[in-house]
Amino acid sequence: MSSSQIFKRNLDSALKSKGLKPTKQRSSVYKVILDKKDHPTAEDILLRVRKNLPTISLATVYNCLETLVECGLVRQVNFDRSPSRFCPNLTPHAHFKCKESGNIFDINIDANSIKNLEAILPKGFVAENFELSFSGTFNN
Amino acid sequence: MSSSQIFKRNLDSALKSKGLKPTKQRSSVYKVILDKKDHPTAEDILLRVRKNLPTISLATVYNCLETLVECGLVRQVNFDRSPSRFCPNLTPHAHFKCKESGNIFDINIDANSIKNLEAILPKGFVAENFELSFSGTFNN
DNA sequence: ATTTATAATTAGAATAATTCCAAATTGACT
DNA sequence: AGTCAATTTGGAATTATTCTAATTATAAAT
Repeated sequence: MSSSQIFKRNLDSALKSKGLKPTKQRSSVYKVILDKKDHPTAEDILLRVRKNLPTISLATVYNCLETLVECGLVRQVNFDRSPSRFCPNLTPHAHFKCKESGNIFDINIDANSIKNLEAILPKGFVAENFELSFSGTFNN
Repeated sequence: MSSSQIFKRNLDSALKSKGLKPTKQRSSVYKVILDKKDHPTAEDILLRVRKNLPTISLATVYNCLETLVECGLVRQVNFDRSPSRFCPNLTPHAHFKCKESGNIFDINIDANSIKNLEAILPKGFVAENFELSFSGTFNN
């Protein structure tokens, strides 16, 4: 089975389990996010998807992204108030934004560090999610 | 010397060191942020400042906030893409947003945990800032 | 104290990202 | 094939924020 079939199965079963329908828009949006793991904005995604689906609208891209996030297939990443970016890396990780290049990097967090992180919460706080983002410079 | 004199001195000297002028708008905005440490939005701050300065404009609140952030007197806190919030707590700390109440809490991070945090960055990454935010529920 | 120069404030317009809306289309199930 | 609900669509609306150009305030120099 080709890798494109595998991703489509994952998507379709995730959608089905939430009572949502598979559409070509949803699979195209998902595909471009998987194809180039570079944290694109909705606008970036629109341009890439339009290569295959020239009439897709921006509203649909937003709708599809919302669905994919709800299904847990992609993560939404926010840096300050700049446009949201989307990321297919589902493992817990941090982000680093380079002030010089504007690039965003995934930073792996080992299991122990995740424990440490959650341990800073005082009694009574139950976290469902966390976001850790650095900004600075990356060289080489 | 009263505490309001102390805060005004801090503000004025921070402004002066950047070649900026002390104004009643800047000191009112700073004062309301110090008075109630609850992470208000620009809009919240506008309403509070208008009690003393009824004609201040929203644009000025934004200008003042930008200045205060530049001077390192307040921190800007972003949760996803909701309106920015402002915080007088300058010590490194994380934030926790309760999904039920909407409240935002400061979470202290001890020196050791900060070290651990920064240690997750691979070689070549030099962080100037980090933001760590949790969301979940807080009870009691 | 006035003048001067520069910085800050103001109201309202503009922008940017995102969401909403109502009509048209599509997909799933009989 | 026909029905019903979900999805897509283009455009309008919304929200937070920034910009603009005119007015006002502050600091420094006379």
